[in-house]
Amino acid sequence: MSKIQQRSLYLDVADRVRALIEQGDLAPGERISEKQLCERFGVSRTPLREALKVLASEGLIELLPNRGARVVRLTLKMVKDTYDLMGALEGLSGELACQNISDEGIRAIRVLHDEMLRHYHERNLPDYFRVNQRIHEGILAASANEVLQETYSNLNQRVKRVRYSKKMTDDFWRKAVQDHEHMILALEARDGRRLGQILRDHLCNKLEVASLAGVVEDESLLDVAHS
Amino acid sequence: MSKIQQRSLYLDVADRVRALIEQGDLAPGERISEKQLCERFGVSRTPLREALKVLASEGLIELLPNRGARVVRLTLKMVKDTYDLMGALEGLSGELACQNISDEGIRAIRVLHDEMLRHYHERNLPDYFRVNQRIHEGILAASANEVLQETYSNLNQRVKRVRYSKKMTDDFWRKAVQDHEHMILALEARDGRRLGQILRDHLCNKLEVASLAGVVEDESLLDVAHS
DNA sequence: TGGCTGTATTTTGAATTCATAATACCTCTC
DNA sequence: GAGAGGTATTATGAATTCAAAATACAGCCA
Repeated sequence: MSKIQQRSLYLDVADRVRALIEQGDLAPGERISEKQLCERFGVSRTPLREALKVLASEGLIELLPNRGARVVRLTLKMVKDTYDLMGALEGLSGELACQNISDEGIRAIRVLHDEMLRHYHERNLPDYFRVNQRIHEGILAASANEVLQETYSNLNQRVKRVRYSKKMTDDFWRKAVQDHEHMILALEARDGRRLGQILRDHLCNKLEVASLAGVVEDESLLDVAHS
Repeated sequence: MSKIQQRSLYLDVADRVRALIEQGDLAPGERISEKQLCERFGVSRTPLREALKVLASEGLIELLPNRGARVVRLTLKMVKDTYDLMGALEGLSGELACQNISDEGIRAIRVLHDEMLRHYHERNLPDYFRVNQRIHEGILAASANEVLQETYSNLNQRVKRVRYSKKMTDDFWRKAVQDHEHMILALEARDGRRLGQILRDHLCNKLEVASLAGVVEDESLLDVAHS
């Protein structure tokens, strides 16, 4: 028995373009040729163009009337602004999680937390990042607010390609872990206000922004952008 | 000399459909016929369908594969979740506004605040609402965070058609004004943390949700929704 | 009469075609 | 040889066409 419900073509195309952007196969500022992508995906221009419209409304690309599309170049300010926003959303997710999460849910987060600590003590950065991310995702899921999750996911998508720059000073790392210690305690106490506060201020965001100074070239994107 | 740069057709169509939804000309749950809208707008299906894709990604309509589109029916939970989110965003806007707003900006908000107070004392609800909204917009603008503004605007668009239900008990109203008194003081003191906290908890949100019990029919939308 | 099956119609999904704006290139002039 | 102007080419915007799925409807049978 095969799958009955077929996803629309434009959704698949949108996913594939998103992946290309995320992986850097389509560089920031790069002009997107419709024909080229059509041939690459083996679809006609109609679904491709529909996909581009969606991606534009998601903020991943920008459409220039009569001149096609190009991948959005992230400015440092855009990334900073987006992180501020994501911080606020994480804060909310913490508050809501404390209201809605089950006791088992808390225990599951605690398990992840302890695992993360082990990776920290072993100075295993990749695994630390991975588990760290799962903790934040877990809290987000526990918020039981789908609009929040969807919004967060969209914002995250926008900055994914510059995230996880892997630079982490000992000092920052120590403070991040300390934040997490306070977080798990607040969660276990179901102190939403406190967890929210911690998450909003969680220096991951600020840290990442700081470390981006080298990754994103501030306003240098304007050299291509004067449309 | 006429306008040179012409907006894309699909953008105009999207705006017009948004307006139809907001005004209630397209009812929640109502099936959207492509042909009908094409004739109404005098465009072909291509730009209309592109517009529908965008509106779907904005959360205003939903696309059912091979069965067209329909206006999203808001559940009470969706509205509640959205308001929670908007509260968090307003909180952030307050924090940022305190960092970025100019002294003139603060004075401008103070003027609006005093005007709002007058409307309150005269029990002029429509003008109160109007000025109230301008205050919140002013703070949002002062945040100088475009991603935030854009995100807020999208969420607001989703719930616009059920907002401003005009029901306001004296008690709620008094508390709302009281919140605003604290807000303007926090702003003038540039106390971002406090202003953020007030805005997050500002009972407008909770109030509106409460008053919605009659406007949005809780889960009754499911009668159409089992796709 | 009520329900089911098969056909006709309508509607959506996607490709193609046509029109127009932008770009590239070539020539002509200075 | 450099730059301006004009034509050819290419790419995009939008309409149309074709294909496939869903819906409506009619006839059939119990």
